[in-house]
Amino acid sequence: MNHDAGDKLRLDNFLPYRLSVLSNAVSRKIADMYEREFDISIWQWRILAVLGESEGITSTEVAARTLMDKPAVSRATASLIDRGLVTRTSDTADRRKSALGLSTAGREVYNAVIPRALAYEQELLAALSPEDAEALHSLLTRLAQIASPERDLWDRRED
Amino acid sequence: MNHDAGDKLRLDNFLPYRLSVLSNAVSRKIADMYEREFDISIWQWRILAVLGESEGITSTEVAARTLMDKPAVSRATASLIDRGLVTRTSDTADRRKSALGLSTAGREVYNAVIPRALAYEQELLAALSPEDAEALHSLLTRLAQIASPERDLWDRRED
DNA sequence: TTGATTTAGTTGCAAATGAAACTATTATCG
DNA sequence: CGATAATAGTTTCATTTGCAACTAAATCAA
Repeated sequence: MNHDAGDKLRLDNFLPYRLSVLSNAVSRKIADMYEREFDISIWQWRILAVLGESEGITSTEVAARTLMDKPAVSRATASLIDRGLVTRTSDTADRRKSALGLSTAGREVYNAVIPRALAYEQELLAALSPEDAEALHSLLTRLAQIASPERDLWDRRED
Repeated sequence: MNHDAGDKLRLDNFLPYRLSVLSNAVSRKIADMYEREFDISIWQWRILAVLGESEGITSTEVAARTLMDKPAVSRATASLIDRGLVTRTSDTADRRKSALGLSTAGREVYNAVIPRALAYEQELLAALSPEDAEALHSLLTRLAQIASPERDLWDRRED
């Protein structure tokens, strides 16, 4: 039981608060690392991450997969293109669209970030047994389904 | 195992990403509820929550307990005082400090918000067995200790 | 006691965010 | 076809945020 009686609430035990605080602490730390070591923001990193998995997707696809909104993708992509990490190839069939991809430099950054990102994740998970890590995974998935049932936040079926 | 090989990373399975997405979804939903039903922000709510538990604490204490920074507390408190939900009594011994507390109206809002907040938390936890909820609690605590060891985010010892 | 340091809290400001408006292009339907 | 609606993506703008600088008061140390 997280709370005592029916009508008491201790902020420290309140799930939305705990999630917010933990997520902020983690985000802050990892953002500092990305910034310091690679000079990219979390949003830029998310875009590199999905482009690393799937070359040639559109900005709208990126937004869907990173759960960023369109303006955020537009801005982060623009600066990645400026820095020569991402390429944009406009679609000849539908000229509203364009395919995004990693440049050679972008692929290099991607390859360099991955192990650091995984290492940080491992640092967090090191506190947990493999069974606990698996349990956490499952718990977060179930919570996400409740918090955002319409949107199916992750564990996307095959694309 | 969350990831496949040593050097692959699927954003959907990446813990910092998952925490961020889940926390944002939860925060968004609960912020909408606070706003719609009580016309308060999450930060105002946090302040009411700690003042409801401990009357007469200072702004610095509030900041420590809500993990908000001082300017955020200052601003949110100012608007709560404007609305007559919070009282400020300046300390006669040390005139830099002042004691914050809930006004009668503030206590009423506090009493009204509590059950709604708990109901939303229950909505989330309803997906989980009591053992799972307990496990989640423990997992989040352990992660917080890793993510922010210096700061001891919650489960504060007795005050 | 008085000058330097620390602490409480507020204000200012620059950057980040998010919603809505906008442009350009394609699709739909009479 | 030609007008209307829908879609991709960008830009604008108001709000929020977080940090640094600031004011006021108290403490410390000579």
